[in-house]
Amino acid sequence: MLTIQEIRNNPDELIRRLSIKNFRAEDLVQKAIQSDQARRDNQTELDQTLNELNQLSKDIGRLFKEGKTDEANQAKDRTTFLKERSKELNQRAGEIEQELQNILVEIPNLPHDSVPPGKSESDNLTIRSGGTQPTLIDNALPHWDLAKKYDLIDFDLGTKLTGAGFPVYKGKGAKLQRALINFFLDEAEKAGFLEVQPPILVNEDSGFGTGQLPDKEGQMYHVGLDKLYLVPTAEVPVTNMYRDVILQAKDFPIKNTAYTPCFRREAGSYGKDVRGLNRLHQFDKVEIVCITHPKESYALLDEMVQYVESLIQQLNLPYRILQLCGGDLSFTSALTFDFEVYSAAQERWLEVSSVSNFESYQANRLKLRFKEDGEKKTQLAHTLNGSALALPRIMAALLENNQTEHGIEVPKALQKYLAFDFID
RNA sequence: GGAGAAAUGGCAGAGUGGUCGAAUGCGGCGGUCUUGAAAACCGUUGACCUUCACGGGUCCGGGGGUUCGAAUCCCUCUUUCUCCGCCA
Repeated sequence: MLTIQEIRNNPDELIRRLSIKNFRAEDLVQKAIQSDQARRDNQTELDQTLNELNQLSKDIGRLFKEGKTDEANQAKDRTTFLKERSKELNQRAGEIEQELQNILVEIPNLPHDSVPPGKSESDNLTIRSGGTQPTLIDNALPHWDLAKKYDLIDFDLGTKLTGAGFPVYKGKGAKLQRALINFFLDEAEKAGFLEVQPPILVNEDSGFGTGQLPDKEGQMYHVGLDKLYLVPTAEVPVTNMYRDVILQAKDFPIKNTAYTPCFRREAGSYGKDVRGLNRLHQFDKVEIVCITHPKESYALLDEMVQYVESLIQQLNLPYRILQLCGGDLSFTSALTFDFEVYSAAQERWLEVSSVSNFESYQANRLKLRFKEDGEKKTQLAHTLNGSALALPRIMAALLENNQTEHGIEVPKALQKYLAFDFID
């Protein structure tokens, strides 16, 4: 969330920038400022009351010691009143703070200056593209048919075990998954990311820290008995490692990578969007998560974009990189680049990665701060993350684009992870 | 799952009702000394809210209570450790 200082400092500019996201912030901003003023007035009075109370308590102790019982008892009467008052003020403080918090979490992050206006994904800017779209054989098959033909993925079996969107990978299909995970992790390590293996169930605090809670609760699987959530992305546990942490500027940049299965309820999805591997409830993903100095975060975003691009290039897939327009930008992001690969048999682009700079928006919720070397004051860090990469759609494109009359060719980059270079 | 013990600053560890935001040691930072370093010595060293500032307030695992006053007493939750049970 935004800090109240950001809102207070220049509300008109803030409202203007949020309009790029097609968000009308006037009312919320006004409410936030009012609420903040009330909070501070209340706090001032509370502090004064407590100050008098503390002073009085010390005096009482001293008076009793000196044997001045009457004076002490007199002072006690005053404390009764002050205690009552401080209790009221304290309760009010809690209420106002909650109220302010509720307002702040409803205000999205400010878009970066470069973000183009726009309503939907059709207004996204194509930054660049690469790779070549393959010329497919006659009677080329979509990946779900290929998966069946070569017995790589059994969607029906997954439905039997769990439900739709939980496929069973078999034989070379399973091995291909494993190869992709290893490939992505090894590449990340080469690029300077530290590999971590986080839990894939998280508590409420973590869900709140990265913003899945409270608003997107319905998108996560919930283990009610233990109040835990299955992670929708490794971003959640990995970013939350730094919740309530104060870093040193010299530690930057922090670059982590993690492989986890991801679980998403995907309520409301339907049709061709969910066919085959296009949208699953459980899928594998390698995520990259970075934390850095506000001055460095956009350079790091570029580095992350280049890194993700290099992965797709090595897999030899046709791709394009989009800069999201204001209307398509997520609630928490300041700037996002989406990566899409071309799935040749489906003849459609599939999103395989989304790389974002959240600036200090997440960090404020997380209380993720840092200190400049030698400085006392803490500041909010910048957080960034991206998929590198999500497996299912990569798999879909690989299967479709590399199909031949006799089977499916395995891209060179993956061959060292596999005992085969051809699927037939 | 059963029984017991514990949770204090970056770490270790005192503190059992007022003088405690908290002894002491280590670590960190600054200085003296030194050609330089080490040692020694001196000083300094948590976070948050509020204020232009002075200052004020909050925080001793979380929450609640007793009291004029709580790190200290009570309740509760969480976590950790030890023993037993179970177990990849």
